Amino acid sequence: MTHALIASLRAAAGDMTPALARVAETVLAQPDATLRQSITELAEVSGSSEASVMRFCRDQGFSGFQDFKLALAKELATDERARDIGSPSDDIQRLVETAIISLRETEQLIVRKDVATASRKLLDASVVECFGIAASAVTAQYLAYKMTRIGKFSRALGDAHLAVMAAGTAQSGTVQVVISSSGSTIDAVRVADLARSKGAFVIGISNRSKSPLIAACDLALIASWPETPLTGGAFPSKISQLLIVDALVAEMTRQDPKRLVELSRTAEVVSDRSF
Amino acid sequence: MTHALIASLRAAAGDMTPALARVAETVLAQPDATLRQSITELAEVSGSSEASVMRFCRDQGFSGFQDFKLALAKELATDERARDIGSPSDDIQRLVETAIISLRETEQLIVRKDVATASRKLLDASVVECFGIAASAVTAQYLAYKMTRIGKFSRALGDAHLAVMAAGTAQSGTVQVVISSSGSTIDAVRVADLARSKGAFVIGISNRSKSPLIAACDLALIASWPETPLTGGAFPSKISQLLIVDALVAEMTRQDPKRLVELSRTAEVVSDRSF
DNA sequence: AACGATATGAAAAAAAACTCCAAAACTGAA
DNA sequence: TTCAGTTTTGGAGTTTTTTTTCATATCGTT
Repeated sequence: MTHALIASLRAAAGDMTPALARVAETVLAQPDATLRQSITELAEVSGSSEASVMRFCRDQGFSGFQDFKLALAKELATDERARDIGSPSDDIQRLVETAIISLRETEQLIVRKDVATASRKLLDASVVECFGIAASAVTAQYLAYKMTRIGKFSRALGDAHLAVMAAGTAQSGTVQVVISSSGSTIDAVRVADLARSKGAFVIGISNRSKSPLIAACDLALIASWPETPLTGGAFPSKISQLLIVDALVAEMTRQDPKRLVELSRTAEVVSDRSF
Repeated sequence: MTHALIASLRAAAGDMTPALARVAETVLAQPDATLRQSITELAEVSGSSEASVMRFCRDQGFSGFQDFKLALAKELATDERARDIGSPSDDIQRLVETAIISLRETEQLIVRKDVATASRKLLDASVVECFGIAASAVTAQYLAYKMTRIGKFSRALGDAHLAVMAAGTAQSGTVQVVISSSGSTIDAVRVADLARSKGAFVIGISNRSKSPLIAACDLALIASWPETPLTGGAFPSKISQLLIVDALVAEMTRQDPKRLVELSRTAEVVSDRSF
């Protein structure tokens, strides 16, 4: 919560403008070196300008470069333990270790207040639609399933056309959850825009904080963007999304404890389908 | 080590010259306030001069005021950290920690040889069917998606009746993957039995090693069964299943590296669906 | 009191941080 | 394609902060 600087930086880096992205990469590559640099030096090393570094700091929510460096110093001071662990001897171990880092980062990225707000909206919704395509369809399905388990009807839409149609009929009581790892999937943004224009409350779940999807949402929940972006990062980013889903569901049962009763009731209903 | 700076400062404060001692006292009284002050402000507040503050920093072994502030920030951060650890962790933190344990356990449970065998079978299969119901449907869908990504066609069946029908038409080249967390779901076992009787190779994924499903399979892959069985355990056991799926897919690309080419090709195909 | 050594702060100099603005790059529409 | 409007960007200037310099004050010793 307090020490989410590096993680949120990585989540934001992807959708920054070129100059800002260069600054972000430079900082991420050598965070400790940044501490010893002046704004002029960092501008030079990253191939941008002082003004861009300044903008970078502001965008991250700091009052200026000084403020940013102070926060970074704090982060690095506590971060020393996270660096040692991990002797990745085989593929699966490596997968597990990156997944763990990603989960921890996501835990820090999750804004508790936003989870509470989102949960409230979901509980109060007359209709809940979950949309995700490709890999994100899995997350959407998981959310819909979990909500059904606590007696809150919702459906997952894995088809872009269906989702667009559904979004088109959204009303003010509708909550539309849109999931996209990159946050740049055209269909996802379209669904978000459309649902919002119809008066629905739109919750975005993504691994990128600065993305078209997030810009189009009423509320955004960000999962960690793992260091290894290609194949190796798919699993960590996926389970980080699922963590957010579970956080939402946990919060919903906390806000409305009688949902736990629903949970055991749904368990009863399916018990005759087991040995 | 933890309080190196503050401690040595307090120790040194006694026999400093008056002006420097005032600076030291001011810093010790409000270390966190110092972080937000400029050298001029600190000089003013401590009733000394900028030059004295400068000398103070140098005497402590720092190159200047900035350097001192950075070190102080780190020190205070570790303090905050220590306080955080003592405080009761919230729901999300607890979720993450149990998930981590579960992932590590699953990594231990995964029999590498079985993963290799299963991957071989999947690669050689003429048809791959993935079946999972309720929460396990998510895992099935994830597996089907990932296999499609590496150019190996497979489909997920989330409907028990459809799955039974599909299993009934299985042949010797068919690989049937059946997922059930408890391993006791009637429909899952039925699908496994039926597919096997038709000559299919049946791979079971479950969180229970001694279960009807596992007994009915040719090969079993076991994910960890977390201690907390109710709500708290659902998330860990789910992502442990996904870990197994990713382990399978990683092994498949290892055995058949040209699959990686397929991966980037599928990425290209969908790239025009992004901004 | 005179001397030398140390301590101190005012002010100048240097550096760093921050702001502003016009040029460049990019966007989408005609 | 051109063109208008927007966004992005870095240069140049301004302000603030840090650092150095140096003259003066202070103190202990003889």
